[in-house]
Amino acid sequence: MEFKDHQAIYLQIAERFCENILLGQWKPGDRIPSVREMAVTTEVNPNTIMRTYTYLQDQGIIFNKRGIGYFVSEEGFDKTKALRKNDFLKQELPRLFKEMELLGLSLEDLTDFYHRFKQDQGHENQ
Amino acid sequence: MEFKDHQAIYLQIAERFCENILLGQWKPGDRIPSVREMAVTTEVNPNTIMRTYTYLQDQGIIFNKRGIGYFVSEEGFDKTKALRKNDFLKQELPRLFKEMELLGLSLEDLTDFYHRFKQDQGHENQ
Amino acid sequence: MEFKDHQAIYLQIAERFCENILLGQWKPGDRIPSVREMAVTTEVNPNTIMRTYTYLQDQGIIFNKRGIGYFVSEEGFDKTKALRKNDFLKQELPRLFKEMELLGLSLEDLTDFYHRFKQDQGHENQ
Amino acid sequence: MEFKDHQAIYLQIAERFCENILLGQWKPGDRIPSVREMAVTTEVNPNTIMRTYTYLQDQGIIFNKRGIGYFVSEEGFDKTKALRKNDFLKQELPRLFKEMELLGLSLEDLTDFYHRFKQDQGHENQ
DNA sequence: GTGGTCTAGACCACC
DNA sequence: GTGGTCTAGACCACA
Repeated sequence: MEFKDHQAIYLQIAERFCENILLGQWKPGDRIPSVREMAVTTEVNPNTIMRTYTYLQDQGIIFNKRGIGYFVSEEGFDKTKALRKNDFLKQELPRLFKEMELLGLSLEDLTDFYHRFKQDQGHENQ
Repeated sequence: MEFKDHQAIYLQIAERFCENILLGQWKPGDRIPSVREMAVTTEVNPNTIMRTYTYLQDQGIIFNKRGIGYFVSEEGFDKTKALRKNDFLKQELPRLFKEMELLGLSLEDLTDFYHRFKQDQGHENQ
Repeated sequence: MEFKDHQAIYLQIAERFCENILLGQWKPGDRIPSVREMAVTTEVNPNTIMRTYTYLQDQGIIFNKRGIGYFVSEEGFDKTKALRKNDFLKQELPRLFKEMELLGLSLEDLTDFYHRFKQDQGHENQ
Repeated sequence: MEFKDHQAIYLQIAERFCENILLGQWKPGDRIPSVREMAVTTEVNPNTIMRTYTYLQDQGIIFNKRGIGYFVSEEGFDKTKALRKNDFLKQELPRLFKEMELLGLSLEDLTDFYHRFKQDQGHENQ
């Protein structure tokens, strides 16, 4: 697996994990891969995976059954969605709008980009 | 000056510097504050400022006249804009649109948020 | 380790490092000594070594695996050779030939010097 | 006038000055431009020119008549030539030959480059 | 006055 | 253990 330089690896893994939950690939109650499995598939040190899981557990997204493994919690989906939505609205959007101003981009430009993005996505799926 | 925790101070200073260029507060050819001056006004160690300036010089945004100081390069404005615009279009926007999809947000939602943002800005300036 | 006065230490270390790559002592993929190790063996402050490594990384000669260390990049050898060869052909040689003209030296003189140099090298290795 | 970054400006001026002597443009006994004149033509701070002249005077290449100006000394040509020849043989050539070895270049390559250089010079003068 | 380099020592996040 | 950042303070060459 490939990672960006500017963010901690364990957080990048957590982020992808959350995306999988939002996409419905892991549902509440599902058992998720063990630390060791995950470490192998991501080619990352088990300690780093452990940190990801601890982090997700602290957020109430997964929980641990001792000796058995980690599972997506009942509220896992909702919590993930709430957290990311909040971050999106309070952090990302304002930053983005400010950046648009600096670059002199308008709402029209933004909607343009959106349509193009959607178009490109369509082409990829063909 | 105040700084966030999770990003290196020297980079935060560089970023604000670029924003000042984009806002036209420093124009190509202008001499920028000396390392020591900048260190005083930002309440940061001169070494850290030095690092910012070296970083900006590597990017071709500023250049040095020996014994005199640092100056905004002729292409400083264009380079800054190009760099940030490229990052915006190739990195930030795709991330944004993907995140919207994950959260189930539509283009209408986005324009809504934009108008609200603009409104809030207006209130601040009153 | 001993250093000249008129060139920055971190650059002198970088240069020797490149020579070691050209001599095949460090190959692409090899892990190089950690910052602290290198600092001890060269009797130089770790910050200075850090600067060397950052410099080499900017040139694409080495790269970093986080938490593990620095490695010679795949193109490390080729890049080093290309950089130095280019500098040699475009900078050093023309300067040399111009200097020869100024001093009134001919190609025969140059080949003479070369053979003497080779001879001296031979003596040293006996 | 343009200057390289890695060498002090006053030394670069001194070097060009010496080249002018070797090329016979300034002969022993000639009066050379005043500090102020030189400062204007080179677009450099007078202090820097002063430093160049002091440096050349220390080497016995030029001398000062108080209130009149600077002159090329009688031994100016010979001293310049001797100094540069010595530097060439003891410093530059060995460095160059070592670099050739690192890059895997032979004497044949060197003579090749020499002939090409001469050819290029011919074309320029046409 | 300007930048540039280096040291010493500290603290931190991450693997 | 790894790198990375920051501070404090010093020294230097250069313009």
